[in-house]
Amino acid sequence: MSHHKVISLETIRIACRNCSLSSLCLPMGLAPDDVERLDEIVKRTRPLHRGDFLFRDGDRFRSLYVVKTGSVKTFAPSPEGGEQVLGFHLPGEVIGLDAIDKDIHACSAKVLETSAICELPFTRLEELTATIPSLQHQMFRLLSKEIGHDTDMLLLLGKKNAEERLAAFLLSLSKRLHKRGLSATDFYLSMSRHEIGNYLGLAVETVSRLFTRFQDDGLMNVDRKHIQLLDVGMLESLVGGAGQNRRQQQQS
Amino acid sequence: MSHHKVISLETIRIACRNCSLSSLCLPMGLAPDDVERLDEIVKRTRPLHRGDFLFRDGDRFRSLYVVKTGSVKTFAPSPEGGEQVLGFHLPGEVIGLDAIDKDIHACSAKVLETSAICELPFTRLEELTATIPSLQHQMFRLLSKEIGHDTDMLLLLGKKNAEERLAAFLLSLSKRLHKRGLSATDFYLSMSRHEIGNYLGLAVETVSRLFTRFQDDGLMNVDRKHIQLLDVGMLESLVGGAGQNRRQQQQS
DNA sequence: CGGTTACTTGATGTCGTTCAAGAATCGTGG
DNA sequence: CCACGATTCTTGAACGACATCAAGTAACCG
Repeated sequence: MSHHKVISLETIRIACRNCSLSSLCLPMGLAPDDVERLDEIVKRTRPLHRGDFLFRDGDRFRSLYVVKTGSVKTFAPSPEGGEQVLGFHLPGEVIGLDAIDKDIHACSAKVLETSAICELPFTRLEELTATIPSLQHQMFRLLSKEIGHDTDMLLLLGKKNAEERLAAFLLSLSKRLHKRGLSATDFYLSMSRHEIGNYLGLAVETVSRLFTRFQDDGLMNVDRKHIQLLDVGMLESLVGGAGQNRRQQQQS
Repeated sequence: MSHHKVISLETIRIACRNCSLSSLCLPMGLAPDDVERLDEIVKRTRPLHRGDFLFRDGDRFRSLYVVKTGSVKTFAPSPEGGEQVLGFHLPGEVIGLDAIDKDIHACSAKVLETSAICELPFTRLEELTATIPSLQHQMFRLLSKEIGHDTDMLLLLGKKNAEERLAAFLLSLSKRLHKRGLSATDFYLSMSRHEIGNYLGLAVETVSRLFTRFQDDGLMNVDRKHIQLLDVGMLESLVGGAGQNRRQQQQS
């Protein structure tokens, strides 16, 4: 799909002075003045704090949100009053894409720590994408990428055991933080063990036990919310299903 | 997002004489001549047969595919050689959206029974969406809807037990078939028990046992691949987590 | 500080997997 | 058309990974 050669999108990340729209700023991108136009519709919100909601499930869909700094979790109500944590969103990541279809949010977004969030009014964004083909393409890619992530999670929940899930989770955080110029091996968890477990389809106790086990095995250091990955290679091989017996399911 | 009032999209489904593009033909939609233009880029492929591939993981992404009749499964290779079934695709449903991002297919699509499939060359589609705002909006919705489905699956795999998963699966098939004018209570499964299990994160044996149990409980009749739902209401309440003890996970 | 919430750790239970074997179905060629 | 082997499906029995239950400890917050 490299038929929109017009632009270099790293540009946009730089151009977007006040807001890191790097999600829309993929490898190839936008002409400088288009960047300007995109930048114009971005609303900067004052810093939000732990517990604040970006939106709640049932709310009318108006905007996409881009995490600038901090972190946000999204979660959906499950039938009997529980919650399913759908994701943790780090700087540069976009929230709200799932609501475009029904024009209503099906999940809630809650700020995990003091965070800066940009708001992108969707109707205005759509007007822009209609005018700028390469931006349209970036939007398609963005939505598609989200589907890809979900697919990865399906594989995780469908086929991996507790150990593999937690290892994958840690490596995912690591990679995403690193992409934003932060340390890949030394970071703080802004979410509780409970939330991690919920996200990974595990009980809190299991998460806790695994953390201590990983530490005992010299894979990482855990001190409260402070994480240090010591053996990334080993964690990766854990995820890869190097763990002896996994359910082998080929069919037809 | 109802700012593109131009069109009625049920129109398109009718207008698309040879191909059921109802996925792009949502409640509100396209002007008749736009429909014509969309129709022009659709390639009709000769009927495909059980075992044929639409694409394989690693293939270059060129087109989206729309199931006209029959059914298709998509599946991704999991690290150690197993597969994760990602979805079963019935008439009217679109395949390949996850490949837009990387321009490479990350999963394979295999035909489950003799099927008619339409091909939509993506670059040509993108040219159209750039010109027709309402079509662009439909595309955004389509991608967003896919994310919503995945989200539902995450909740299923993360929080539901075997019984709830199978019930949800049956009801999902039922609803989707019904939407296409087929019976909601009497249908044939084009996929094997193994594939169902893989999709739902369960062992074949568990699926088999549940089918017999559901039948014993008078919820349905199962005869080989032939399914008759007898008590849809009861199945729905099963899914809803009416099943006694579910993992309650609220946090923070 | 004192109370609440988050986290850890151990003991026990259970749902679903795994192992094993038989039955039904399908496909294929004589 | 029937026989044969190969799948697919079903059913039973045993095991195991993770959940649940139950305390106890440590951090957080007003």
